Amino acid sequence: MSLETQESNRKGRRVTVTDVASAAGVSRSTVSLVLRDSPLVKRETRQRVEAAIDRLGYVYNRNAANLRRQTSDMVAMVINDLTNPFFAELAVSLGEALEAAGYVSLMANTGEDPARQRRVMETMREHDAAGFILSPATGTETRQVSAMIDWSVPVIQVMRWLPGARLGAVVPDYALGMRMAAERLLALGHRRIAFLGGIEGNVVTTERVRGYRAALEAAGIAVDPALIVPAAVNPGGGVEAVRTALALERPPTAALCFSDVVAFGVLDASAAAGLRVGPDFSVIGFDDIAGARHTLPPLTTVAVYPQELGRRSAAALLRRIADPSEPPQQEILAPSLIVRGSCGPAPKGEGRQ
Amino acid sequence: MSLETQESNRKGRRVTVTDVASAAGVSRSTVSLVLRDSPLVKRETRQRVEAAIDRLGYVYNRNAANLRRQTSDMVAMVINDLTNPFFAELAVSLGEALEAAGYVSLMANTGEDPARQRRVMETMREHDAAGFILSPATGTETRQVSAMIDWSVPVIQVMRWLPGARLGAVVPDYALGMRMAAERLLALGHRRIAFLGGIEGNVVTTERVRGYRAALEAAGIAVDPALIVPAAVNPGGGVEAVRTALALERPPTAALCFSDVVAFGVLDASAAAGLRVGPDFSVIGFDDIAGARHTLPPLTTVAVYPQELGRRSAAALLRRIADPSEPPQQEILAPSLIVRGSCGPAPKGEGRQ
DNA sequence: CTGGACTATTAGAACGATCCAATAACTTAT
DNA sequence: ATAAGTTATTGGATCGTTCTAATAGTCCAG
Repeated sequence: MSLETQESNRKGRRVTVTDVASAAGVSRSTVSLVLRDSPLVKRETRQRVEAAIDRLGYVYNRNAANLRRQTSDMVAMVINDLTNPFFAELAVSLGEALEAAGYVSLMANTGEDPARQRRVMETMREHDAAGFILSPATGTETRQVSAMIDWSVPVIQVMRWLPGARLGAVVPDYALGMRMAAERLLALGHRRIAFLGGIEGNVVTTERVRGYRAALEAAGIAVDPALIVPAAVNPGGGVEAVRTALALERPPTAALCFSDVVAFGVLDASAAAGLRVGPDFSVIGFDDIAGARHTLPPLTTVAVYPQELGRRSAAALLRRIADPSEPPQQEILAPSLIVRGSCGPAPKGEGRQ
Repeated sequence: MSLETQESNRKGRRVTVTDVASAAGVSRSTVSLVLRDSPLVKRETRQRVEAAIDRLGYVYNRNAANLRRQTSDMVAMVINDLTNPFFAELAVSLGEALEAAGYVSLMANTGEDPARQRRVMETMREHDAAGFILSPATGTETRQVSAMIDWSVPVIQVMRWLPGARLGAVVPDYALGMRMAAERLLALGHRRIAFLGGIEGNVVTTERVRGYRAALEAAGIAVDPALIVPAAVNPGGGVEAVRTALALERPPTAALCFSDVVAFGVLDASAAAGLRVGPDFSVIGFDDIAGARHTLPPLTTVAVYPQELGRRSAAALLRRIADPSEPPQQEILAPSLIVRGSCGPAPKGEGRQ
């Protein structure tokens, strides 16, 4: 009989509630009630229906159900760069939280391409996504995403945000994190501290630089613009930036890096330049990705807890789906400084100016 | 009028083809033809309909269309561990290829949990996924996934495979990769070579060990079981495994690691044990993840090209969706050895036994 | 001016579920 | 015995689209 069923599956169309109903000798409505285990159905009837479901190999069709019920159990995740381990971890924790709430995730990596981002968001909207979690691609115009407010689809931004968009956001306090890192270096006696990497104009870069500036200014140190060296957010950018900084007339004794991956390049290039990282040159990263503890020396960095960011942004989205009238909120999470071995006291003779 | 539209969106229900039709003074059918730009529609009519679409802010409903057409434009990606940068890269390339073919990706991370894997696959099937790309969680029973053949849903396994499942697969040639790595060490004069990390019983581990054994045997060296040290596939496992190996009466002079992340731990622990990796102790990883070139020394490893695996498996799935009768194939991709700085000649006095 | 070959449009029945109001089958109360 | 109240079940309309077959309308040939 199993074979027969299989046979009929193959040649015929898919098994539907109607098939189950006639096999169990009840109406479609009753089968539907059983599927959503309503207490209205008599125990005996339920068993008969369940037997038919097994026998026929019936598969529930959520798309049809969602269409009729005017609901959606899909959430869209649109991430700028999943190959960055930090975002990967974020995505995983997001997926977990959404899954626990009964949602299934439509996911897309935009690779920092705003045009592609636009396309995938359009498609996902056509798939009737109940809401979006968005880590916007660099270069996204606020206008493009703001349009989604008019679509009346909830959107929560995570990690990054579009200035002026009236959308919820869950982000780390980048300025505070950088400030903590800078203060650590200041406490070690460093006075010439570089800021390496990051794209100029990008909100996240602006925020991080702001924290750096704030710490220096609070310590009564003038910010030397030459020590702020923007560069691509990858090891190559780090290499380039640290070379530029070390070639200055008065080179830095320490560097804050835009992120850990930038720091990787900085570590490599510093060592290649003959500097021992720690004793000769101090380096701090940002993100605390898994690799950060395995560099030589292990990288001091700022942790921003992607799992927590994922949970919080999932929760925020679910709240907005439940009550779309609730005004958009911004949650700002405090980071923490993870001290490892890549920092040391400022070398003598250069400590004080 | 834009405001008015928005207003009506908010209070009323969603805008449908019917609304567009009456706004444009045509029938639903005509609107439908316009949406799929059929050449049957007169140019003037098309323009009128398109104007109405813009004016009303109509959004196409793919779920409804798929229901009616008995098709699906969603593909399910079920991955064991997205936080592993290797799999993240794979997922990204898969997503790209599927997107290019007009599919949207349902994605789930199973975190190596077969029960969770089962749940998400069930849900995705209820969403009418056209096919699955599966990197099975460790511990998955072949039986569970084989059931999907009866569902007649195409499944392509990637990176890992379930022995005995009659399903397509796209995987690297692990045995060959390990063999190449081992041969490199043999050429450098090493005779006591350890194999560190990997879960015993796991197909992938078995394959990698097989390559290791094959190389040693071809060189006429007996395999010492004590030198094969299974351990968790993370840096901690590497630390543990190399400690065990170095504590042997006759310790190894070189190690093949199950993967790069295992190798990270091995590098740390070797350095901590006072060994200079390269001159004193040779280490080779597997995967060539991004971090591998930034270790100290840079890690010699086996590259298996996740982007290529992603493209190939996406293509394989699309082929099977197009023609489900085609018998399942297995594609096995050759890896290559990436030589960096973590290997050196066998130390004198220990080279020959 | 009837028939055939077009072109452009359309009504109505699907797709697979759920919702609503109605009904049937039983109790229980009066 | 009838009304009222439960409990369990059901037919039919509906969600937003597409498909099929039919219908107008136009043009030309015979």
